[in-house]
Amino acid sequence: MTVPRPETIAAWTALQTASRVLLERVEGALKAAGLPPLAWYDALLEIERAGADGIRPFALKERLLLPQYGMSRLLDRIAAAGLIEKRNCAEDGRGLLVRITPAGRRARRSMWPIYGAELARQFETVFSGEELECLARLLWKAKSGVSG
Amino acid sequence: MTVPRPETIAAWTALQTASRVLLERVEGALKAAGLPPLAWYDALLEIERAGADGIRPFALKERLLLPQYGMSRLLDRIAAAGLIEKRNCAEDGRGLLVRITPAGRRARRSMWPIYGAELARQFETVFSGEELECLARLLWKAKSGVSG
DNA sequence: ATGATGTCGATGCAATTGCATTCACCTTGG
DNA sequence: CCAAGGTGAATGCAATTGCATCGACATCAT
Repeated sequence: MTVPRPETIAAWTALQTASRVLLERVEGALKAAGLPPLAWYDALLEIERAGADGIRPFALKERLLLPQYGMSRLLDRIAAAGLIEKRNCAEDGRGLLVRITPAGRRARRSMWPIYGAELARQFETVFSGEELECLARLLWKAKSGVSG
Repeated sequence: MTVPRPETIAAWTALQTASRVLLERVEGALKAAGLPPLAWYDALLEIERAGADGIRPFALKERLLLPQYGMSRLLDRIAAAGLIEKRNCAEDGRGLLVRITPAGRRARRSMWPIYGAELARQFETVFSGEELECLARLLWKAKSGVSG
């Protein structure tokens, strides 16, 4: 069992710090605009992409990296706000199909200008296109990493 | 404000995903070993570094990027476990000084082999030293970014 | 068919987090 | 000194998260 090198610690610390700081800025921008949290955006986007057929919660939870109960409750809240609807699944009696509603579409669209602008602000005033690609490539590798 | 370029979205997505996946692996390793969560390690490390004088919660919260109430409660829990002790601050009647206890030192030390090994595993089997440095440099810049 | 096993989703309960407020004390300007 | 305003820390209460479990249905092997 070896101990990490200093560069590893630096990369890990920078990763956690940057991720949290930027996330906070993005969430802050949404909240300041009176909009729902980021998780709602991600969920709405995936659900919207799934189209009229809807999507199953178990599929959604894998894309959004949420635990099963987390997904279940997130969908509860979004549905309670009228942004999605849950329907019984014909092919599998255990399951649901989740679809976006018109209000859900509007909500997602109203979030994007704020969200997107904040992303552009955080990344594009700081990095060149090459740097962005390099960053994305390295981070992707980190995620896929050992087990990938 | 404009909408972000595709590279920006890729970098942002990769950042959030990588950060969460790796964090989960590290927390998982600690939990699997029956050890306290990562936040305890970070806090214990800073408190231990502060030495016999102790450190003030308001200073700690800035290093660990926690909100004031989050820090207050984290310290409550760590103190309840006997790993730190809180003392009144002589120079400022409002404040505390937090010091590590022998048990706290032992706890931190017992976490490091697991934590460090997991870091080494996640980063050093995937990246070269140069990649690690590049990653750290870019991430640091991202954090400092717009406002820094 | 049927019983064993596996998967999907919900939920009770405990722990944690977020928000707003409070209390105590410090600092500063008269 | 005193009032006004600022800062350090705690906390009541609501919302969210984590954990374990459950109920319903599907699947698979016999």
